[in-house]
Amino acid sequence: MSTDNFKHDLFNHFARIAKAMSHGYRLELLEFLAQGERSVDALAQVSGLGVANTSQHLQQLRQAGLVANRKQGQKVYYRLSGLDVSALLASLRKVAECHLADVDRLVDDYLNIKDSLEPVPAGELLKRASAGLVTVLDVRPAEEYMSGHLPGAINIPFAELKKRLHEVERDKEIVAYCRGPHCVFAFDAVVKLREVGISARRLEGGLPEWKLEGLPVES
Amino acid sequence: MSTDNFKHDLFNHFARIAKAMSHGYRLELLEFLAQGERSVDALAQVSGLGVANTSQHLQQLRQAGLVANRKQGQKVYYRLSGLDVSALLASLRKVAECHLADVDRLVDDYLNIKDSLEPVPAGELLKRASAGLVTVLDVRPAEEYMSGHLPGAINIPFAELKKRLHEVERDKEIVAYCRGPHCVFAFDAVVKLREVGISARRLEGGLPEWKLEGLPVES
DNA sequence: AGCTTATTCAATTGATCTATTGAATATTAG
DNA sequence: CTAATATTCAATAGATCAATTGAATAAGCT
Repeated sequence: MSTDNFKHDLFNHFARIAKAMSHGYRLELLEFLAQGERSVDALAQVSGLGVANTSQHLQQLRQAGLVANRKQGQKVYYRLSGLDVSALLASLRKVAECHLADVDRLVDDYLNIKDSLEPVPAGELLKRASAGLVTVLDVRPAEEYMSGHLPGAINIPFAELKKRLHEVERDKEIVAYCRGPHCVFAFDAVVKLREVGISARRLEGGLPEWKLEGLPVES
Repeated sequence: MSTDNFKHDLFNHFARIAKAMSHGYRLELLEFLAQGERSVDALAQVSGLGVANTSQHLQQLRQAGLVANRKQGQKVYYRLSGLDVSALLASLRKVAECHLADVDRLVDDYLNIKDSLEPVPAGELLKRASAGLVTVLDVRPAEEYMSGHLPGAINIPFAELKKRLHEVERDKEIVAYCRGPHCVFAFDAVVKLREVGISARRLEGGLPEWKLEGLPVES
């Protein structure tokens, strides 16, 4: 039947997208790209695999329509092809959290402090930050900060936090954020700040989620 | 580094879910399950593959946490494990529509009448239906209707529409719906109704999308 | 208990996917 | 023009996945 063929084709196309996401490494690339544009070799470095391999994975993502690229000079920059891809990733994460007991356990084991670090919802942060009540702290690597960050956020990469503690105002509350809900930088930063007596919380989600809500981004 | 291992594990878990969805057949099963609970052999029949094969695919979906099952008597009934799974499917569809040109073409080729059949948004339908202004028509198979349908909807499976045309009121507008945005029953029903001079439109999306918006369902 | 139905398990074969390697292409710098 | 850098292409071997088949389990029926 022609209707059946149509359905079949359609589902195969959907499956192609899911297949592109069905590999841990490619998901890692996607999350990284959710931060902003990246060159192939930046992606290869950050994920620790060979360049050729990275390139091939990126091409699979591109064929599935999840990422797009542009060539500038000798470099090729990849990016997510739209906010809906971020939304899809978020959906996937949500399902994982709700229905894969293993993921819960993994996250809880690693971040057993989770519950004690009440996250600040995006909307609340926006209000309090524009009223000057909090310091917004971006703990991602400097390069990621450069390519886009929350309005008014200061950047101290997590690795440098210890020696640059003096840069933060001790009497304002600090709200830290990093890449996303499973990025551990923000958690660890909050723990570290509290250890030295600074009041700190973390942003619920991270930059991609912030963008998803349509909130403003500075660069 | 322990953080890297954590991330790696996490992404592998996410990938497991995507992998479960990376097969046209399994996606078809999922969409079918989005309508409600189904037994293994109902699923096997509707998708046209062997029972053993179906069972194995269902188990993959279950291991990924996308579906759950319960045994009643000698039958095993599978269902989606939550609304978030519907949301994930919707996300996937959306990405496909936005970024896979092939899908657009496929849908447009098949449903070249698409634009001329203005869909009715869910919210609007709810208002107009409760005011008694429209007849809501469910064109899915009777068994799917039985397991849940829009409030006040009448059921005439598409296959029987031709001979049961007399059952619909000719002077009220009809809004038809079926399984989802890519299910062709509603399109075809609207075309058929218009051919005989009955004013008809289709619901935007289908039953799963209706549920997703938290709107009421009758059974 | 024996028979039927519904589902799952186990094993096989062919197909597809992944990482690696080394070569090929394209762009910039000298 | 030549060398260097960034990316892609092509080919390979090992791993994983899918459809089929027939047997095994489990619940209800007579």
